[in-house]
Amino acid sequence: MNPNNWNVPDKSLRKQATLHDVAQDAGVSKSTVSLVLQDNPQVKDQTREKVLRSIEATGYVYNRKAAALRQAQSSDLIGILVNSFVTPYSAEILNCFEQVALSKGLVPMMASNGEQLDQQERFIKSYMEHKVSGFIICPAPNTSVSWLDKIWRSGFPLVQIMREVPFSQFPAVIADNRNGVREATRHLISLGHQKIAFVGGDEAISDYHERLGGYMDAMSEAGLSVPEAYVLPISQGRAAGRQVLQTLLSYKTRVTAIVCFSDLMAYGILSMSRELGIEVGKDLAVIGFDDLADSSLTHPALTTVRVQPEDFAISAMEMLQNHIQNSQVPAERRVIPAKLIVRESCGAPQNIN
Amino acid sequence: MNPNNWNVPDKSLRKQATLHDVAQDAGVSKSTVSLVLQDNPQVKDQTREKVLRSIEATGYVYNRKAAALRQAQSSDLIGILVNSFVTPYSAEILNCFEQVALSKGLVPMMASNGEQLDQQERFIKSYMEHKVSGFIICPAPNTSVSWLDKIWRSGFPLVQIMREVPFSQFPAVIADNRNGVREATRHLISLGHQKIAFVGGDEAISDYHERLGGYMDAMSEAGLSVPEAYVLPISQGRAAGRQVLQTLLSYKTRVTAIVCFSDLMAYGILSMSRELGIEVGKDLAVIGFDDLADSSLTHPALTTVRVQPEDFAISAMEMLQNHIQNSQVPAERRVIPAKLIVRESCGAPQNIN
DNA sequence: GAATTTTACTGGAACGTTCCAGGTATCTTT
DNA sequence: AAAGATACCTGGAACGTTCCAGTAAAATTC
Repeated sequence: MNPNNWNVPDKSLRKQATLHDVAQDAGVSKSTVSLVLQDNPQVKDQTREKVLRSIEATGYVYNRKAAALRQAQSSDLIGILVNSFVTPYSAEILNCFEQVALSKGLVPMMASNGEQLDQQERFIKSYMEHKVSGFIICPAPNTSVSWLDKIWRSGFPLVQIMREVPFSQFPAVIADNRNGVREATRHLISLGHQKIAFVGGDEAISDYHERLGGYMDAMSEAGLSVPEAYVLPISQGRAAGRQVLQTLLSYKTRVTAIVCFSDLMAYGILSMSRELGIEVGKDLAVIGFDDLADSSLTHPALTTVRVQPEDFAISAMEMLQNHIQNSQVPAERRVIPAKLIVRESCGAPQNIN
Repeated sequence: MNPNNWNVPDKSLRKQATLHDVAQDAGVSKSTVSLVLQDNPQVKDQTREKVLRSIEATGYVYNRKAAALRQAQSSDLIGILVNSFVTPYSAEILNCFEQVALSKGLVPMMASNGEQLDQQERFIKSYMEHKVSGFIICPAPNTSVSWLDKIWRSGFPLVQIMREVPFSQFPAVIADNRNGVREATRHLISLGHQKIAFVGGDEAISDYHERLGGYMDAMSEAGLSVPEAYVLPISQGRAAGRQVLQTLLSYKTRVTAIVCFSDLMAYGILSMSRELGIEVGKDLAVIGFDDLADSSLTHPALTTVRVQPEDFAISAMEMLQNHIQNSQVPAERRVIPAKLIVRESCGAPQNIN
C-alpha cells in the first residue's frame, strides 16, 4: 500500500478510493473485492483478510450510487415527508420512523412540507431524482389526487400518514380521530358538561373533519345542541389556544368544557386560564389530542387522546415495503386506535392506566 | 380517475423511463435529451419542445445517481446530524437548515444520533456511502477526534454545530454559551440575588462546561461563593427540572434564583413551582437558555438567553460549502452571539426588545 | 494418471447519465 | 460556386459498481 497516496491532505487532488484501487492494493481483481464486500463465502479467508486490510488502508468508502445504478431500481432510501419539524407530534413521528428504518436497514430521507404545496413538490421531486424506493407522506393541505397519482405512476409507491387527500385511493395510515374525539366528548358529557366547544384544526385537512365528526356524534347522541359559535377552527398552536379562550369567554352563556384539536392548543388554553385566574379542572374542563410527552407534566395534567406514534411508523413502513416489493398488493387503509387518557384537566377522578 | 388503474400497472414489469427512452420517443439522440435537461441554449426551440413533450409522455424522472456517478464526486446531498428530533431547539435548528438548503438548491439528509455513538456511526457511514458532499454534525457525547478525523480523511468535510469534540480542530459553529450565561447570571446578581444555582446539562458535552463557566465567571466577579450543591448537572428535560427543584428546596439555606441549562428544564421548574405554590418571579427567579417559541407564552413568561437558530444554519452551511469547493480553506470556529431576553420569571422590570 | 468436480478467482458487459470530439446541414462570405 | 463559419445534433467513452460466464488450479474420483 502506497503510503503517500491516500493521506495527502489535499482533498481536491485526492480522489476517493474505488473498488479498483482497493483491488490493486490487495493484488486481486475488483470482482474479488466486490465479493468480499458482499460477504460471499466463496472467498478464501486469507484473501478476504488481505482485502479487508486494503480497504482499511485506502480509506475506501462503498459507493451506493454506483451499486444502485447497476442493481436496477433497488435503493435503501425511503422518502419521509411530514408537515413540520417543529410540531412536537410530528417530531415524535419522525423519531419513530427513524428507529423503524434503522431496524430494517433502510435509510430515511426526511423533510417537512411546512404545510406548503410548493415545498412539498420540491422535496418529492428531488427525492424521486435520488431514486428513493417509496414515500411516506403527510400531505400538505390542498394536495391533489392527480399529483399523488403522478408520483405513483412514475413508479414510486406511497403511503399517506395522519391525513389523507380526499377521494384518494392510496394506502393510508390514519389515527382513529373520530372515535378518539367522540370518547373524549362523551367523557365530558358524562361529567355533566353540556356547553362544550370544539376548537382548533384546519378545515383543509382531513383529520379536522374526522375529529369534528366525533365531537358532533357525541353531542348529538346526548341530545346537546351545538351553536355555531362552539366550533372554532383555527390553525393549531399555543398562541391560538390563548386567543380562542378569550373568544369563548366573551360569550354571554359561558362554555364549561373545551375539546381541543391538539394538545398544543390545550396548552395555550391552560396558560391563558392561569393568567385569567380560571382554574382548569374545576372552573373549566379542557381536553387535548396527541398526548405529547409534556402533557403529563402540565398543571393540571392534561386529559387527552393518545395515538401511539410508533404505530404510525410500524404500519406505514410495513405497508410501504409491501408495495415496494410487490406492486400488485391492494391499497389498504389502516386505522391506529385512539385512547382516552384521563388526567386532571377535566376534574374527573383520575383513572389508573 | 380509473378506479382500478392505479392498482394494476405492474411496476415490476414496467421499468422507469430513461434518457434513452425519451430520446427514442422524441426521435433524437440521448445526448440531445441531456442537453435539454441542462437547459443548453444550443438546442433548437422546436427540438427542445419535442423533447419536453416526450419527457412528459414517458413520465421520465431524472436519475441523479447516474449523473453524479459520471460527474465524479459532486452531489447535492448534505448530511445533517443532530442530537434529537424531539428536542425543540434541535427541531428549530433542523427547520432552519432545511430552509437554507432549499434556498441553495441542496438536499439535506437529516438524522438524529439519539446521543448515542453507535447510532451516530451508523448514519454517518450510510451517508458516506450515499456520497453526501459533507456533514453538519452535532456530535454525540464521547465522540472521538480520531473518528471525526477518519471521516475528514475519507474525503468528507464536516462542520460541528452546537457542541464540539474536545481538542478537535475541525470547523465549528458554537453558541456564545459562556457570555450568554454570564450575562444571565449577572442579571440575577444585579437584582440582588446571591444564592444562585446552576442546574442541568451533561458533563460529557462541551456546551455544559462553557455555560457553567459563564455562571462561575459572574459569581466570582461578584465575590459570591458557589457551594458544590449549587451546581446540579442532570440530563436536560422537563422532568429533570421538576426533580431538581425539589432537591434545591431541601437545602437548609434556600436558593433564591436558578440558572437553567435549557428552557426545557426551566419549564419543569415552573411547573413544579406552581404545584408547590411558589410564585416564580417573586419567590424564586428562574432563567432559561434557548428562547424556545413557547418561552414567551409560559406563565410567568420566561427570561432566557436567545441564540438564533438561523445563524447556526447559515454559518454552518456557508462554512461547509467553502470546504466542499476548496479543501485548502482553514478550519474556522464561529461563535453565534447569545442575547439575554428579559421577561417576567426573574421579577425584573421587563425590557422592551 | 486421466477425467471429473470443486474451489477460488477474474474479465467484461451493463446500469443511466455527462461531455468531448466530431459530423452534417445550412448560412455567409468571397 | 467554393470556402469558411455557424448552428445543431450525435456517437461513444467514462463514472464505480454487480454479476454472469468463464478459467485455472486444486482436490476428488475412478
